[in-house]
Parts: sequence; C-alpha cells; structure tokens
Amino acid sequence: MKRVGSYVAEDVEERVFEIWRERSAHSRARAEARGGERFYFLDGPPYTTGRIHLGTTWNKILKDAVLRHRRMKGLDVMDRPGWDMHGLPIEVKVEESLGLSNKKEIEELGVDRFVEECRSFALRFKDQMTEQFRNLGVWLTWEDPYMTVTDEYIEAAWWALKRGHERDLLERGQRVVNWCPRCETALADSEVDYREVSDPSIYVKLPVEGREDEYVLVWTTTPWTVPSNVAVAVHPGYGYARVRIGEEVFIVAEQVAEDVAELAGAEEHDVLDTFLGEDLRGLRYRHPLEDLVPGQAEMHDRDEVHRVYLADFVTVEKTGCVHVAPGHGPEDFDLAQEHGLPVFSPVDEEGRFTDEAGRYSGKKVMESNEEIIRDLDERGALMSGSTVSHRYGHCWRCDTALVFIATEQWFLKISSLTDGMLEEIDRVDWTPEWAGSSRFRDWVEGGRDWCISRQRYWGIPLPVWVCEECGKETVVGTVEELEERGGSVEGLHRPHVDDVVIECGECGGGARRVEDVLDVWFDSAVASWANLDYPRRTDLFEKWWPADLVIEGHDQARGWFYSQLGAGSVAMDRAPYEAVMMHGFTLDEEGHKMSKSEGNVVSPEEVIERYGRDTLRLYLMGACAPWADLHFDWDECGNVYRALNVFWNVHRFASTYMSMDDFEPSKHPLQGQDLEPEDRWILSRAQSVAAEVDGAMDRLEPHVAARALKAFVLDDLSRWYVRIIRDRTWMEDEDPSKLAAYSALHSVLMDTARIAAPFVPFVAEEIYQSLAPEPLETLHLEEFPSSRGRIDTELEGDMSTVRSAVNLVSNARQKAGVSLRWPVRRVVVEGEGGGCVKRLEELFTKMTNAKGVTVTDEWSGLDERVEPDMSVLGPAFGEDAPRVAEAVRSSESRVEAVEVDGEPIELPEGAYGVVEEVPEGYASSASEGLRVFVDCRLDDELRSEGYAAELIRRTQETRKEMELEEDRRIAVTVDTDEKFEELVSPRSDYVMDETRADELSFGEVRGHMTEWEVEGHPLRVGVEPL
RNA sequence: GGGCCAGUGGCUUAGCCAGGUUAUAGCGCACGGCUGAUAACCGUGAGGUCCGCGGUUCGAAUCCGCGCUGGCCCA
Repeated sequence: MKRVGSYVAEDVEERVFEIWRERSAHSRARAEARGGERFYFLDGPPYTTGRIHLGTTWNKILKDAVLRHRRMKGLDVMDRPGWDMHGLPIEVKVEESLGLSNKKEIEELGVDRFVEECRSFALRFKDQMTEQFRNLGVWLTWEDPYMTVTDEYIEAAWWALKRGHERDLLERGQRVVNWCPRCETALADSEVDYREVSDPSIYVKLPVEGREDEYVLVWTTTPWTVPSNVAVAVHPGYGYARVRIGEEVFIVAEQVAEDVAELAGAEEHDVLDTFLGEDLRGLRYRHPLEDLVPGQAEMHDRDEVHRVYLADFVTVEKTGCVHVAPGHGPEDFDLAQEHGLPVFSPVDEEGRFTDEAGRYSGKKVMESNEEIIRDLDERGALMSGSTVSHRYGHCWRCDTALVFIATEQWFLKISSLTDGMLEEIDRVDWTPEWAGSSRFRDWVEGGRDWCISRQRYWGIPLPVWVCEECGKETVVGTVEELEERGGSVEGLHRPHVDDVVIECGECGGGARRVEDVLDVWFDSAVASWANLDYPRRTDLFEKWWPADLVIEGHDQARGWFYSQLGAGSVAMDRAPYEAVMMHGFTLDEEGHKMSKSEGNVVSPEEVIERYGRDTLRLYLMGACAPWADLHFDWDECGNVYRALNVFWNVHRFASTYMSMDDFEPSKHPLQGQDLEPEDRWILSRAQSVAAEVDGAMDRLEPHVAARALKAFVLDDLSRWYVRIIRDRTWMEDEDPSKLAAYSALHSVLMDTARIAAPFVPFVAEEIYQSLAPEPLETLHLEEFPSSRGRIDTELEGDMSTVRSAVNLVSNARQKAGVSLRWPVRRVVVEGEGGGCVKRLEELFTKMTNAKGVTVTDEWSGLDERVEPDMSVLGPAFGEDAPRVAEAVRSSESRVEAVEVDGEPIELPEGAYGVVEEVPEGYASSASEGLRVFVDCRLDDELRSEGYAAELIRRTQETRKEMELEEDRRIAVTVDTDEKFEELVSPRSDYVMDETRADELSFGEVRGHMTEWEVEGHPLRVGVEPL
C-alpha cells in the first residue's frame, strides 16, 4: 500500500482513464457479464449537432450510473449508443457551409455531392460528440454505435414501413401540411416552432349575392389566403345578426355587433334581425377579388362554392364568421372534404402564387399581403386593417415563417391504432409514474395520422416504387427484395436509390421510386430493432428485443417515447420498450432556460475543469429528483467536491497509517479480528447503505442513492468512525486493537468504493486500486455489495443514541467552558437512551473524555429548590407574605406548611413551584428523551491529565510547524512553571508516547520553539528531531 | 389558449401520494471550540407569510378549488 497525497481530481481521472484504456476495462466488463440475465438498454440517439451540453451530459450520466449498477449486479447489459444523423438540421448546416439557399441550388450542385457532404458532416459531429461523452467516463460501446445512416439501419425502417403497408396503414393522400417555403418540404407538427410575431389583422367584406350593400364579415391574419377563399363557416348554434352600420348591413355573430360597429368607426348601429347560425346555411356571396384571380371566377360557376357552411370549430371570436381556404388550413381542408368543396391552393413549393392566382402569380405569398389588402380596399371589401401580435409557426431549422398548403404526402394511419397504444402505455413501467399516465396519454389519445414524407435529400428514402405503366405501388422491405425485383444498389441513399428501377409485380412494367425521404423522427422510432440489425439478422432480435429500459428527458414524451410507440405499434403491434425513465431539463440557478443570448449557459467542460468529472457526475445525480428540472448551482458543485475530498481523505488517512505500519489486509482478515463495537457498527452501516443504494438504483431513484452514499461517507465514516478510531491507529507496533480498526476500515473503504462506483467511477476506482490487497483489473468488474454482510440494527440504533449523547456532553462542556481536551470525572446520562449508552460505555467515555459514566432513569443528584409564588402568597398573607416566602424558600423541600415566627402556617395550593437545579460544578444539556450531566469539578489528577493533553497538543503543533514526518522521533524540552511541571511529570511516558518523543526534559528549551500560555501557566515547547 | 411538472430561510433541498406536537438537512452568515488524514470537523445562534387566496378538517407544507411565477409539451 502506498501513501497518497491530496485529492487532485484531474490527476485521478487521468490515471483512471489510462487504467481503463490499457486494460480494456469496459469491454472486459461486458465480456464477463455474458451469460448473465440480459438487460437491453436502448440509448436514445442524440442528434449529431457537434456539441454536447449540460442536458445531454445529465442524460448520459444517468444512463451510465444505472448501467454500471446493473452490470455490477451481474446483468448482461446491452449498452450500444446511437446517433441520429439524418434530416433537415444537417441539411441546413450543409447548405450554409456551401452557400446554398434553396433546393434548386442543391440540385444544380448535385444531390450526390450534397448527400456526401451531409454524411461527412454527420460523421464528423458524431466523432466530436463521442469524444465529449467518453470524456465524462460514460461506458457505452462507443467504438460500435448504431447509426441511422447505415444500410442495415435504413432496411430496418423500410421493413417497418412494409409492415405498415401490409397492414394497410401506409397511405398516400392530399392533406394540408405545415410547409417550409425555404426548405420546400412538409414538416411534422413536432418540427414547428411557434413564435410571437406581428401580422396583419384584417376584416374582409364578402358581398352577399342578390342583396345590395350586404356583407358577410370575416377576419383573418393571413391576407394571402383570401385569394384561395372558397367558403365561409359559421357555428350552427350561435346567435347571428344582420347589423346596419351606416349604409351597409353586416352579417356577424350577435355578441360582436357592437365591437364591429366600433371597428367601423360608427357611433350607432341597428340590429335588423337575429337568427341562429344554421339559418345562414347555403347563403351565397361573391368573392371580392374575382376580377383579379381567374381561379375564383371559374370556381364561382360551381354551385357549392362561395357559400356559408356550418362547422363546430367556429368560435365567436372577432366576427363569428370564418374565412375558409381549404388549401391553406387543416380545418378548412376537412370541411372541404366533407362538403365536396374544391381544394384551391394556387401556391407552389417555394411559397409563390401560381398562374391560377392571376395578378399575384409569381409573388411570394407572405410578401403579397399588402398588395392584397390594397386590392381589397380598392374594391370596398376591407372594413378595417391593423396589425396584431400572435404566435405563428416557423421552421425549426431555418426559422422561416411556415405556410399551410395542400400537398400529396404519405401517412401512417396511427390514429387507427390508438386503442392498442393506450393499452401499451398501461403495460409499460414508467418512472415517475405520471410520465406515462397523464401528459403522454392525452397526446396519444389525440394522435393524428403521421405524415412521414419529406421532400428532401438527406434521409431514409421512402421505399415506395410506383409502376410507370399501371401505377401500382410497391413497398420494398429489404435490399434482398429490391435485388430480387431486378434492382441493384450501391447504397441506399439518394440519389443512387432513385435510379433503381424495379419490375412491377402487377404488370411487369418498370417502377420508379417516389422521390421523398422519411421524416427524421421515423429514423429513431425504429431504433429498438434497427440497433439489433433486424431484419437483416434475426438472432440478436430474438435474444434481446424489446428494450428493457429507455432513459430520456421529458421533451421526448411527445418525441421519441411517442414515435417509438407509433412505429412499434405499426410494425410489431406493441411498444418496443418495457420501462421508461423520464428526466428533466437543466436550467440555470434561477430556474430559467440556459441560452446563449441570456449568457447563462454552463458547459460540462467548465464544471470538469473546476471540480472534475466525479464531482460533475455526483452533483448531477444527487442535486434533485431526476424527473424534476435541475437548477444548476455552482455552490452545490463545490459542496459535492468537498464531499469527495472527504472521501478521498478517509482513504488518505487509511493509506498513511496502513503504509506506515506495513499493514497487509490479506494477512488480517476481518474474521480473525477482535473487533470493537465501533468496528462492527461501521461494517453494519456500510451494509445498510449498500442495501439502500441498491434499492434506490433498482427503483431508478439515483438521487436517493447518491444522497445516502454522500451522507454515509461524510457522517458515518469520516465524522464519526474515523474520529473514534484515531487513537487506535496511533498505537504502535502490532497492537490488536489497531489491527482490528485497520481491517474494519479497509473493508469498509473497499465496500464504499464498490457502492460509489456507479456514481464516481474515477475516484472510486483509484481508491479501490490503491487499497486492493492484490492487483486487480478494475473495480467495475466487481460485484455490487448488496448486503452480503449482516446488518445489526440494534447496534446501529445504539450508536445513533450514543452520538446524540456525546453531542449533548459537548454542548454541556461548552456551556461550562471545559474543553474536550480536559478529562472530566463523571458523566451522568438520564433517560430512555441510557441503555444504549451503557452498552457502548467504553466508547462513550472515550468520546466524551470522561473517567466514568452513570446511567440512570432518573438522577437523584439534582438539587431541588422551591420557589414561592408571590401571586398566590400575596393575596393570602398580605404583609406577611415576604416572610412566608422566605420560610418556603429555606424549607429545602416540598412542604405543606411552614413556621413563621414560631407560628405554623398552612400553605395554600400553588404557593410555590419546584425548580430542579443542576448541582454546583455540573453542566447539563438535554434533548428529547435524553439528559446529560457533566461533573466538571477538577482535582489534581484530572489537572495532571489535562495539562499533559495540553502539552501533547502543543508539541504536536510544534512538530507540524516543523513539517516532520509523522513517525519521526524527537526530543522535547519544556520550559514552564513549577506547578505545571509537577502535574505533568508523572505522565512523561504518556506524553512521549503520544508525541513519538524519545526524550522529555524540563528546563532550557532546545530546537524549534513555540510559546504558549495554558490556563495561566507559561509554556515553551522545544522540539529537536532525532 | 390547453395539458403536465415544480415553487419550502440568502442559496440548494427533505417531507407531500397514505394530513397529526416545535417543518429536514447542507451551504452561507455570527460566535465559540477541536485538529498530525481532512481546503476537514464539533457546538451554539440568527434566519421561514412552506408562492398567494379560498375551501375541506378538531388539525393542512401535505387534500380540493382559483390564481401567480418558472419549466416542458402542445394549439
């Protein structure tokens, strides 16, 4: 065993990394676990953005701690990390780097080159992030991750879609989708960012056909959709009115008549008549821009167009009449489907009006708002124009304002699977319990069909081939199938896959692929089987699937938890995971989001630099319940660091003395030792903590585990046990009590390191390695100490009481001004806890520095004093009261009558109270159920010991000043007064023993000298090394 | 606008689901003490409208309702 220096996290962590690397510790741990019970952990693939942050750090560290714990329990853990590498975010980054701004420029550059560029970006970011995660000490199989860009992964997604197709769940259809005019693609609901923006707010007058100056009034914030207006919707059950304002009549909801009048700037308005919304059904109007938009004029010939329809989604807000543009709103679209209305959408993929839009043709829709407003105004169709601030959807990647347009897309009809999905939610084990029950459940219940097609390049190609002859759709599930159909591929990405022509199964014609790629959310949705290379190989799938556990943040409820449930339901008819642990977000100290613009971002690297990886890990593990949001706090990091420092110093303490004594743990097994109660206690506590930590980790409550561990190290091990055994370790040679303490301390430290391994893998490894009797590979191959030893609850209870009693004595001593260094004659312990103190008497007297202890239920040594109550005596005895009081006071005990001037006087009820008094020379302190009395009276024998202790303390201080080795022999010379010398001389041997001195003499001081005053005695101590 | 989660001394938090004396602990602060592992430790003290309001109850940090603030998700 070697002596160790101070705790320097960086050095420890570097050394441990080196050990892990050269011994292939992680792969060995995996190999050793083979044959154990299989535990399929599925890593949620982070998107390859290039940088990890505190949130992703927390995520991976939680995973790592849980997996380390499971491994140490003998489970064969699947710990393959994953990477989410396709999709718009990377495409946008690549576009930026190549200076491209739209799809046309990408096509000009060449899809081939663009896709290659995306691949290399993704791979590069993956490598960068891998290094960052490794640097946290996270043990995942970094050298062999699953990646969404590999052919086998793509096949897993294809296979799932083919399953969906077979089950009639894959469908092509026209729908209104969120569309990014810059990226020129459909976006999923989850890809839309809502942001507060200022938009026009206009009231449009739609002239009622056949009536002069009468209008249906509608409101919109998107003037550019007015050219696409096809109908108006009103609520069948609401009250509506015809309102005369000036020369004109407006049809609006009855409730808003006054608002509308105000809007029109009119002081007066007349409600001509009122009726229900359903009475408006079929009312025909003319489109105000029919002269400018040829499509509108054409449509008017159709009888169903430009009429009022009834719809429940209408609210009374604004006018109660809703402008319906089926090509530009999901609800509008649904209404159109229902009533056979045309879906008029004269807008192209770049968000420009088409020729159908007449004079607006070629213009960007968003930029046409003003012109449209002006045209409406010129035609007398505008009532009011202003602006309004509201939330509007933007592209999650490029921040462009989105438009709704009707396009042909591919859908997974998961809305038809809702019942099964809800059953799966009930079956899955959620931590915390509400993760599955509340929010997630609502989301699944309201789930719409999943639009999985994107009109982009860098993604999993949609595996649908359409026959050019007969139009038959073929969904390809595997590469093998593709080749059987006569296709040959050199990679499944675009553009190569686009060139593959396969034979139509129906007519033998040539089928070409639909050019879309998949929504990137679908990629990770299939991870549970793609990670097992299914369907390309089946053995892994059969062994491992489904996942036993996934661990992600609460943003993934609607993300990955959901997408996996959806894809799993489509392909496997079940959820692909058995248990889900959900964690929170990392916020700043104030509980606000960390963001670059706020300047409140804390990076994991900063924390590592300041305190090290173990501190970062233990902090993240214990700071709060994982499902709560974590408010990052530097001070708390500092506390965690100090706790680790204490852990380190216990080990340092052990290594210092054990190495000084050449203690070999293997030669002194615990079984043969003559253990003291404190030894048995700390061994028992270690087992209790092991069980507590083990249980908490099993329940996925790492914060409970981390806190129990921290409390044990600080409180039980360092502050109590080490304090107790200090004098035992200071004994020389082969003292059996010392050896017993060493054995116990050694054993406890080894167990503590094993318990700590999942949380602070570096410092635990170093401590374990340093104490191990024989060289070993790595701590992380060891078994988790789950209560293999016995737990002695009675002893733990006794000790806890004794600690309280010791604290009370300290308190009492302080009140009396008697320092712990000075022995006291006796301590009296009174109360229920007395038995505990009795059982640990030796320990108690040692820790209180008392010569003896008396344990009693009720101590008879207290003085009782009676205190007359003048408020009773006064009224009873008038002017005699003071003399009665005096007599009562001097009666010394409880009496019913006293004598005053020889006269017996009977005392009334409550004439005095009895006050207990601590006798002279005693100090006392009490807590619930326990009271102690400390006899602080000194005699020469105690003084002799006290002065000796003072001399030892001063000598040690002198040694320390001289920076002498702990076991260096010295000569001590003392210059003091006669009394001091007289009292200390008889204890010279004791003083020499404690200070490792070979000589002790009084008189002239030699060597390094320190000067003191002790209880009024001058004291000069000289120390010479020998 | 809706759903879910959280709000406890200056800071971080326990307790809350299963209501019960004086609300937990640490950091920080003040004072005193100990110390040859310790940048550690021990003791004492100050510091609280348990986010607010209302309700249920003999009794609410805890249960219910309505708000406020923050986070997440969604419209």
